[in-house]
Amino acid sequence: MIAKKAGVSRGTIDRVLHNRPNVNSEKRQKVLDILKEMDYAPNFAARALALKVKDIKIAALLPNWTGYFKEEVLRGIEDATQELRNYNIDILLERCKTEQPQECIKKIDALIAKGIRGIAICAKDTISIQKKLFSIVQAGIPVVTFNSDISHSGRLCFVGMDLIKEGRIGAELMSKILPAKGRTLIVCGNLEFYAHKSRVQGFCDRFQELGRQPNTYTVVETNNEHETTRQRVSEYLAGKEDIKGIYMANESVAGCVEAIKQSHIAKKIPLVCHDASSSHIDFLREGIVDFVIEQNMYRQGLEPLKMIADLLIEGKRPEKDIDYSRIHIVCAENID
Amino acid sequence: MIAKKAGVSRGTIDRVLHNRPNVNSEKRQKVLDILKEMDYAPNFAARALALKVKDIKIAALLPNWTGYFKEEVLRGIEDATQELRNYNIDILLERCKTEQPQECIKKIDALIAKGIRGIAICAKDTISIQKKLFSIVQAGIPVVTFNSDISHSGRLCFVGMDLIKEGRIGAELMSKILPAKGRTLIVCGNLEFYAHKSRVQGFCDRFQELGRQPNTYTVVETNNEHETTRQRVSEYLAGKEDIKGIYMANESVAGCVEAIKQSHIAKKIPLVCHDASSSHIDFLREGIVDFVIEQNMYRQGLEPLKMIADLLIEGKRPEKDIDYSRIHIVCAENID
DNA sequence: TTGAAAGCGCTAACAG
DNA sequence: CTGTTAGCGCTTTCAA
Repeated sequence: MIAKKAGVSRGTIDRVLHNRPNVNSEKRQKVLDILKEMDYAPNFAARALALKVKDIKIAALLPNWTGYFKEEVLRGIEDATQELRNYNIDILLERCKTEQPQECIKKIDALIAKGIRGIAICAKDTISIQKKLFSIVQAGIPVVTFNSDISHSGRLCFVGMDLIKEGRIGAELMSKILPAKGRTLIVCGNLEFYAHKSRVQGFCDRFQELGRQPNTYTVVETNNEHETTRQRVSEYLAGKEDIKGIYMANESVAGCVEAIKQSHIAKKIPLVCHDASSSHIDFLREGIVDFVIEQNMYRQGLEPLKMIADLLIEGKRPEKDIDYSRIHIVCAENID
Repeated sequence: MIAKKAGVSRGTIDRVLHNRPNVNSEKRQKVLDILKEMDYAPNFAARALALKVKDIKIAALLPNWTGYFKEEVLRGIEDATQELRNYNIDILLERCKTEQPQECIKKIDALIAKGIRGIAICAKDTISIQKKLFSIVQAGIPVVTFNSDISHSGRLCFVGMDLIKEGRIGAELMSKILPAKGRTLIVCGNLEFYAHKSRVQGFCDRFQELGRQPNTYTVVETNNEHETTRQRVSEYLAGKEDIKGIYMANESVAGCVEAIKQSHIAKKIPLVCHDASSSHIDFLREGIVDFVIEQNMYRQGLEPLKMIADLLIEGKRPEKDIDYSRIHIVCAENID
């Protein structure tokens, strides 16, 4: 704080730095000049230390996920918890057991009752949940959604992936590894799922840009069920449509792989899927899946909590109200 | 520091935390127990603040790079500089103008004379440079190499990429987009270059694992020269070998692209290359390059300096003596 | 072998 | 509107 030698006190410097009111505008300008001159840079460690607050609680509310999604998001939340401990911020983690909006709303109410000052949430985009979130935002509690957005909720930010882009990448990869003439099977869980619909749409968009006619691919819905997927894919592989490649927009990759193995087709079938779960990675190693398009679930656990903390501690809002993370392409040789 | 309530003073706690001597072993155990019980976690901000040192200088020494490599590494160094300012650490940046080891050695001497306490360096792996580095390491100045390692230098760590793996990824991608029967051209600058040799080796290894016979590919050296590359590639494309795909292990991708455009071949030629420079990215967008395998040059500027700082400030050595970064695959749809 | 105290740069609360 | 002051948690130094 040598800058203070410039005539004014430490406190005034601080007010200028933070654009706070109650500073004579001449002095403000003078301080700004001097700061620039000695190109002042704040010490983040010192700031963090001084900003320590008293026992703030932030909530993280998850759907009834299992497996890969759950693990990765929890890892992110855990790291956020560790990092925010330094600020005396506690993370309250809650997970829904069902898919019912009512359960979710109850959990939100319970968290509010515990005095949380912000919430990171992934839940269904239903009207009841929208309204609940909107009301707590009105009450001054910031909300950040992740993985799938919730409309009309007044949330501060959405942290997730660009589903359309994910689908486009799928088409780009598929088109490269597919013969010029060949039929592609596009498997999704349910086109009423926003996520699956978007991926399929992105896929088809890019596929057509790349010169693949709409009559060269077929979309099939399998409800995210292993057995349904196995059956439908088997039918297509045995059928007359001569499937040359399969794009899996959903999670039932294992069902699809089973169908392929049972079909005893001599030629390897190009197969592109999403999400780097350990079973998908195994399929890569095995050589049956060509590419996995990876969304960073870890980040989706970490960032929302950090955003809320930033807002609470420093009043800093995220730059954009949608935060897409970089999408990675994984093949058998760049697993890690 | 509530832990101190446990009978002993703050100082003793600190000695225990850092495994320092001069602590009664009963007390040490007691403190350890209490720490565990209240699962103590250190506050990094506070530690950083207290550890501020007085005007340490660290050097970063670069080869005579231009363009993409230079820019990205400089960006990393710049960020390290900002981050380390908080610790009163200054980064002295030097760049060689020639490729002569003598120039490099002179620069090292000059930096030593300026009182640097560590050095991050990318230079040729010559005996003269090895010896020079070894002598300064002996003198207690830590050395971290990046991008290309320097053997027998006694360096603390090497930060770079796994060249063999990069080549293997190239083969994996190429094999997927190549027809079953087809000849591949492998272009490198010079097989005496460690980097190019390793990539080519990794490529060939994986290519053979994937069932591509050695007589289905041809390796050609073009000295990293645009015009030589253009000519040689043109010859091969016009020749009788019927080239179906090209793997560029070196930087002369523009020369190769020119040759392809001039060849007026109707069918798109599968093309895989390295390093996400802006011109390579343009080729992706244009659709002439299929995949770019990206090494994170930014990280190679950032990490070495942070490692040296960690050692100097906290005595913390890197966990491994080689630090490979994750390798990304870039196609036209996941540029960013 | 231990305890006590100063200070790292910054913020917030209070006093003028 | 401005200056002063008391810490934030930790390390280090000096004294006991």
